[in-house]
Amino acid sequence: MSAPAVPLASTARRAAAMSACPVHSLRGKLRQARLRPTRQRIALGWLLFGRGNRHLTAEMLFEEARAAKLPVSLATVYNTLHQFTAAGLLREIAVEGARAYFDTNPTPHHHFLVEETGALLDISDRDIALGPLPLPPPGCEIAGVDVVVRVRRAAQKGG
Amino acid sequence: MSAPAVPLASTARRAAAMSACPVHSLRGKLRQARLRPTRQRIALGWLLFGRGNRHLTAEMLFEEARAAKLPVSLATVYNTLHQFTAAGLLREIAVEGARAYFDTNPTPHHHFLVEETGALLDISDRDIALGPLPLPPPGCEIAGVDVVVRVRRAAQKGG
DNA sequence: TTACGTGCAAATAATTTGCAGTCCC
DNA sequence: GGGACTGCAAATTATTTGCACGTAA
Repeated sequence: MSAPAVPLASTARRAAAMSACPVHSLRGKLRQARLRPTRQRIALGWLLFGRGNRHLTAEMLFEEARAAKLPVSLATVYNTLHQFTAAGLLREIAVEGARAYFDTNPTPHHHFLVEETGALLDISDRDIALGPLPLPPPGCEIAGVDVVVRVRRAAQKGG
Repeated sequence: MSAPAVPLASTARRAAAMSACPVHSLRGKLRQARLRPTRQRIALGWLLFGRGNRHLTAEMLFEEARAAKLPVSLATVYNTLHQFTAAGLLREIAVEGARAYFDTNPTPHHHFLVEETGALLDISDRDIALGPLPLPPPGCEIAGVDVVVRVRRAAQKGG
């Protein structure tokens, strides 16, 4: 219950305010995903979606939250990441090593993996072209394609 | 060309016998890889390479060894898999989940991942065509490309 | 108010490591 | 014989779970 000063225009005015406020648009995003916009989800969502596309592990996000003095536990970070992923707000990416990365860009695209650092970089969907996909095994349908291009620091010539 | 029946040719004859013996050819393979052909490596190599191309986790291989009454510890299985991988005899594949798969086919090729079972299936290198690879990030060179086509049991129509 | 979320710590799962004894060359 | 290899169990790392309490609707 809110008590706007101008009853008739309040809805429109509030909508305008909301679209300008990242926290409010985040609330809408969570609503759409049928996730209750709790304090922790908003805090983590802010970190995740507030700074462009990112690739984070649970631990990285936990550290950011800690640095930002946001009181969330590591377990909640894991839970929230998986809830967001199930809701389509994030994409989970498995690369070498035991760590799972979460990508704030859930649309289909692929990645560079820098072997030395473990960093992930987006490859725009337009920058890689798959030919026709092979026939899936009998009784199966294709659910998705993940391409990871492993790169390493080039041996600089002339050095 | 090796079928002399004269005593002098005993070395050649033994070589012929060796090439027919999987254990001996395995020893050669290990030699080439600069790995001492110990009992455990030969036992695990036999399981790995004796039955065509396979995709195994450390635990699967450990179970096979146990079933075959081959005395190896799980730690040795892990060590051996990584040594074989470093030597180029195996390829390590990271898919969703925390488990690492090891592929007895180290040549470049890609995989289907059956989501329900976690099984991996080879895609022949010829059955998938990548377009031109994107430009790697500055200062990096491309080390390899992994493609995982996720498939799931198709919803059977008409049923 | 009430069910859904959260925090904590313990549980689980996969993998690695340290070190004493074993085995290949 | 010497150094590489192995086995065991404990350590690490990544992640999940159970349960009492807090909070949004």
